[in-house]
Amino acid sequence: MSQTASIKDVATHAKVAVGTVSNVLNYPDRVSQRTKERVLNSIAELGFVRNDAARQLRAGQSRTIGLIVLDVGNPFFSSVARAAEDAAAALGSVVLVGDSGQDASREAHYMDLFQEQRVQGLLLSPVGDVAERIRTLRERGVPTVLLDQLADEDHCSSVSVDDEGGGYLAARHLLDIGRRRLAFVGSPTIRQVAHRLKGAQRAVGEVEGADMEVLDSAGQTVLAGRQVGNALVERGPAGRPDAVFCSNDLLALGVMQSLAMLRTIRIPEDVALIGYDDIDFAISAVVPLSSIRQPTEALGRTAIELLNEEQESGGTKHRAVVFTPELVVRESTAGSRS
Amino acid sequence: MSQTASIKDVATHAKVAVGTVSNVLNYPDRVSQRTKERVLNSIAELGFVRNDAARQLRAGQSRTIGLIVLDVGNPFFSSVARAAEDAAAALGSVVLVGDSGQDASREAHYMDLFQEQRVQGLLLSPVGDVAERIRTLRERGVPTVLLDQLADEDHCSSVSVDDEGGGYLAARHLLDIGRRRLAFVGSPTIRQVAHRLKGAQRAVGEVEGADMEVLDSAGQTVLAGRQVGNALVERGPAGRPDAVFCSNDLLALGVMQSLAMLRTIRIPEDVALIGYDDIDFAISAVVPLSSIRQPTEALGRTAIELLNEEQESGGTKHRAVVFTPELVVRESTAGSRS
DNA sequence: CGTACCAACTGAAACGATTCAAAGACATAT
DNA sequence: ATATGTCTTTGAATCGTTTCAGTTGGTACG
Repeated sequence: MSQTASIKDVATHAKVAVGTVSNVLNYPDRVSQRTKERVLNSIAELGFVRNDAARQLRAGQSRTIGLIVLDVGNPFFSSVARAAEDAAAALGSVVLVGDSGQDASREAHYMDLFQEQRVQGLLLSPVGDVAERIRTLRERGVPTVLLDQLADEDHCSSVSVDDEGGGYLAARHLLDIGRRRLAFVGSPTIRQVAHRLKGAQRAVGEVEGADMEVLDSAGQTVLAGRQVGNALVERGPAGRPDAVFCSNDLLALGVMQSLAMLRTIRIPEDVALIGYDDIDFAISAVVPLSSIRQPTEALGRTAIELLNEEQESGGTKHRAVVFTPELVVRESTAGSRS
Repeated sequence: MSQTASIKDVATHAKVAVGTVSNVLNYPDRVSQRTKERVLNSIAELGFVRNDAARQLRAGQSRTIGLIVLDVGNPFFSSVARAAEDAAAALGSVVLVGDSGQDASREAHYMDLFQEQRVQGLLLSPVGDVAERIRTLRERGVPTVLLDQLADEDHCSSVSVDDEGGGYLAARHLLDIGRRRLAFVGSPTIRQVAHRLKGAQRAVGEVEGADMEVLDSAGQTVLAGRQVGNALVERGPAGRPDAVFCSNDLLALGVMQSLAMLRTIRIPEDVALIGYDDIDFAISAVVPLSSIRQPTEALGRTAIELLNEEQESGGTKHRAVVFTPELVVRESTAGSRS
């Protein structure tokens, strides 16, 4: 029926030139009160809605920012995404969220997609090695900010949290409450996880007689955690660590589920457990979960800020912001045993 | 520097007409092997990337589907969103997710935005009264499928879960384990919540001597739940209900946190607690949470299917799919007291 | 009265893809 | 040699905006 009215239809209806209609929309001050009213009436009458594709084509750039995360189901990322959306909205932009699911090919797919959309910029929590890709993107006018991963400052901007420091904090805490046989659970192929592991190893190295084994998990989800937990249960009391540090809270909750299933293993008495991210659900776990808190809102907000700086500088100036994580102690690591 | 090469640049570089380049991209069979190779080489050499805005402008429609949810932070919605994304990807479309935060104006904002983008279609979990709006959208060629809310079939397609049935299931279960003083927690201004409440009231009406009070929560989050929980704690044992039905799991987890803080209230002995949605975290709660499970993947997948049907029928045929929820019993409502 | 200036408005030219009628090239049949 | 058909390629027209040089009409000033 009416399908969609174009700016030309509005112009005809209001008996003005198309340029005038465009001005009403974009530079209201350039238009006299009388004509403005006439045009606005016609717009309402015809139900005109701007065609963003046409505007974008002419403008050469969209009002869209691409965001690629490792897992939207992870509250850490959804929290960062929300903060980024809010910050972008304040600047009149929209954030498009893509989920790479820690898969390099899906990541590449979204990068292609965003490039086709000529996004204003890209926020990326990378899986694979993207340095080269980011360079070409910048050459083509798409600034990129690395999210949750430190970047070389003269190469690319980034917002991250000190993962090694966080790892150290977590392990140090487990050692402080008297544990000596630690286990680290995570997928060290993910850079953030590798850093957390490194920090934890440093803490372990500082304490005589302490050691830590590394349990590679298949993914970073509750399910993956449950699998690791089951493996631990099967080992029997003698072979089990007395403290477990999981590289994120989902894993930790999964491990906790498995351990708690066997009523004989007590948390924290037999096994202390600490996670990472401090998601909302950590506090309401079977045993409230100790964790490392990351400033998610600040991450999202700052990422947008840096993107803005990149745009304004034409992609020449880069800045790397690093936030400091914070230890949150709850029951899962309460008290000391010794 | 190179900024972005256009199809025209590629044509010049490969010494062919622009139409040929377009054909290589869209109808490879129409082009001879030799020219195809030449063109593909030029594309690679110039680093050409299709401009989606231009394509869309010409095509009149985008390959984008809009999805507006009440809260992306809620695992229920993020799970539905992910399923929808996967289903859309299989059809070569992308899903754009907007978060209304249960705010009618933000909802309207996203609807405007998506309309400007000329999305293929809209999946909407509505806050306000959108019937009129949906009608105009369809007139303009944007089919809409209601998500998580039943629609009048000769008006609009929808995918939903039988909320009243779910509410009945939950309350009936509380009554079955011997509870008589129920409380319902939620914001009945949200339609889904109102239906769950209605179902619960039906169940209560069937049992002699049972009653249920309604506690209005400010929102549907863990935080809102904690507030309600604190209020319950302050009442003292005599004034407290012996069973609480929360309209979603986030609320239930919040209530649980508050109640568990006071070590004197035992779950389920003193207060039985049941949530709704069966999110992943329900099982790992302090006291594993009973809940009503909704088939989130099926919801997301079916929503995309229905959208497709709408498109193919030109928005004339509508279908309303209703799924049946399922009771999941865990410790928070275990055993009987009487 | 002539000149300058200003605000308001006009309308054609981009933007970069897709589409499609038409032309070209070549082989086969008559 | 001509006609017919198939396969490939061409390039202008189109989509709906924004932009910008240029026109119009009116007011102010000397």
